[in-house]
Amino acid sequence: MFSKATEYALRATIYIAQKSSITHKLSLAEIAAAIDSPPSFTAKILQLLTKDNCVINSVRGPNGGFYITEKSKLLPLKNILEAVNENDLFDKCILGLKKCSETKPCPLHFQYKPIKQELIHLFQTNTIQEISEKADNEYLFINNSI
Amino acid sequence: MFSKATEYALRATIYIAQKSSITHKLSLAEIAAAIDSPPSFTAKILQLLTKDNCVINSVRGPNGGFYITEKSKLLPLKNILEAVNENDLFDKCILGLKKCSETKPCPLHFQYKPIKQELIHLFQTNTIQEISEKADNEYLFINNSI
DNA sequence: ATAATTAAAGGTAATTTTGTCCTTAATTAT
DNA sequence: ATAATTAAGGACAAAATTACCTTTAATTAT
Ligand code: FES
Ligand code: FES
Repeated sequence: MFSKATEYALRATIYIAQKSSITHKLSLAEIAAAIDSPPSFTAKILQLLTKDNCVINSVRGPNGGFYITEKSKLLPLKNILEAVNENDLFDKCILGLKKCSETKPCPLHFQYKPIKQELIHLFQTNTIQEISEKADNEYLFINNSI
Repeated sequence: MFSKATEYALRATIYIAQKSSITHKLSLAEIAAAIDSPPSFTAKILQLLTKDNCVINSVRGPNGGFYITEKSKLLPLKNILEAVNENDLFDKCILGLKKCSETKPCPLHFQYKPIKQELIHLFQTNTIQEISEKADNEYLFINNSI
């Protein structure tokens, strides 16, 4: 479904939303450990999420790290996909045609369309905050711990 | 969603089901041209589909090529995914956890589950024949022609 | 039998994705 | 000021995917 980069981006953002605040920033090492991702690769992805502070924020130096603002927590998950450039999933044809279109549909288009709509809905309506709180309250998992 | 290999496999099989018969086999060149795919790569994928004649059949030599039996046309699209080893999509966690599980669900599991079920249903209930006839009758597209 | 045709099979190459490492810049604590 | 800490940024490396090419095997037509 998603690339590794996107999976790490989603898990990392959920973790940051669970654990960070402006006064308690999280280090790359902590985040990567918490979500079972390769630290160096995760660093690249966090950079994308930090770009223009569009999803998360960061500060360098001692006691620095990554955090998310209350305002950013209200963003839908879709913004995470946009930040890692995987937003186009929802425009793609399931059979790989260059354009998914109503006027030149593939043989699965009209059956796939409602499913795609539900996927879009899932990522557009759920905010980072909602999902991270749910994960917190219901003990849901964002790593492969035993 | 799918890999290129899977996209080509689906489009190729639909085309073969539309145009071939035991008396009229299709060459690799014709198939690749018809579905806008790289011929050499497509050859590898057709080999997978031909393995054990599980989805399509082939014969070498003059007037040889690829075709599909009436019996194989009754197989669901899911068999194509299995042939190219992309069947595991439907077991995967949307956040990339090693296992998608009810007992250790990720924060999106219960919202993603019904969508995944619809995807599975789509590929399990539609047969190759149904989709290829639909494509034929309704002039649906399996290439990027203008 | 021979030549022509076509897929099978294997190796190789290009590209993309994933992952690592090292240096630099920013910030903080001393 | 200096040293320590942490992310940013760039170069590099490994792995997977995608794509190509050449040889071989099978089949058919002559
Ligand atoms: S054209 Fe294939 S999914 Fe829309
Ligand atoms: S555990 Fe993530 S989708 Fe099921």
